[in-house]
Amino acid sequence: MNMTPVKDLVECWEENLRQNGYRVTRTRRQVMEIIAGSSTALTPREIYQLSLDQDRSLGMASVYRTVEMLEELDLIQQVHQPDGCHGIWPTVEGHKHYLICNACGRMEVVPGNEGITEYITQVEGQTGYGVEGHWLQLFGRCQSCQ
Amino acid sequence: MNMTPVKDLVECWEENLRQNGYRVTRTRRQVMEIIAGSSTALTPREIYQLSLDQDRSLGMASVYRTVEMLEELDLIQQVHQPDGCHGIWPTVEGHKHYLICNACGRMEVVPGNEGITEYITQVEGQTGYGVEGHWLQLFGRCQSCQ
DNA sequence: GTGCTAAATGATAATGATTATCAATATCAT
DNA sequence: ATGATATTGATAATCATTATCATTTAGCAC
Repeated sequence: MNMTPVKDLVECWEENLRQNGYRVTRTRRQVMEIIAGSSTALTPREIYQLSLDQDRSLGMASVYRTVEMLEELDLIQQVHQPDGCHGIWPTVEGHKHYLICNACGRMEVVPGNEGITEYITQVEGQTGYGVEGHWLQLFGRCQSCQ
Repeated sequence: MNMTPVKDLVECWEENLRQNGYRVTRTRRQVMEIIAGSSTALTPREIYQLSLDQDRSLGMASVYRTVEMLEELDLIQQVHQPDGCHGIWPTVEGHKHYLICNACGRMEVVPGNEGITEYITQVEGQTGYGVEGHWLQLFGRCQSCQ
């Protein structure tokens, strides 16, 4: 596993914060690193728990505040799962779908395809709805959990 | 709009309760009628609020308990939405997808299709995951909200 | 229908998650 | 380095959900 992507992502987020008038603080960096470095969608509580292993632990309120800010900047988003709602995950460019391992929670992002687009057009014709967006999430088992 | 489907659904649920050793009480009937009669996915709080308009209002705890029971019997399920998670909706036979109006919250159920199945097979090949299930939810505007 | 017994109810307390408050601290432009 | 101000963390307040328990009710036996 290459660590560079995590560092790049955090630096990109920091730049985004500065451009939007937010200060880049130690607390925010810590939250961003934990989110960017995770292979599963985390809850605020999990982010807090993970911070306990580090030099300085975070305040619960700061975790919520930072998550809220990152969400407003569209740098992260909430992913819904059958059990715990509200897992936090970095936003990806373009429209993507989530693939989640039922056993270990690992999450992958997979691109959409034509079949889905056709299906949506078909639904629009049948129902009279104008479809503006969609969620597709796949649940299963990753290679190491099979 | 024909009212019969709601009545039928509630009777079917009552039968299901009896067969599973649960008593059919006034409280449970009230909760079931509210859920079955709604065109939007409700939260426990909304079910409670709606009961205030009736002869006898429900206890909040009973709403939670009844919802939990209906979920265990697989008669209802939780539908996740971008804002409020955990809307409650009757379970439908077979695998279906949800179509939700962003404006009024009205929900429809639409059948799946081949395109989705093909897409999933393709993802399995690309990622090595074994896909066991999926969620597809479409968001847009119903005819009357356009 | 009457009475019995266990299940179910509703009021309320307890817990857990999220948000608001505020004095102390840290960031960043100067 | 200094100062103005955004941010932090501790804590209190709020809201959602779950547990407790005395009272009530459904369903069964008669």
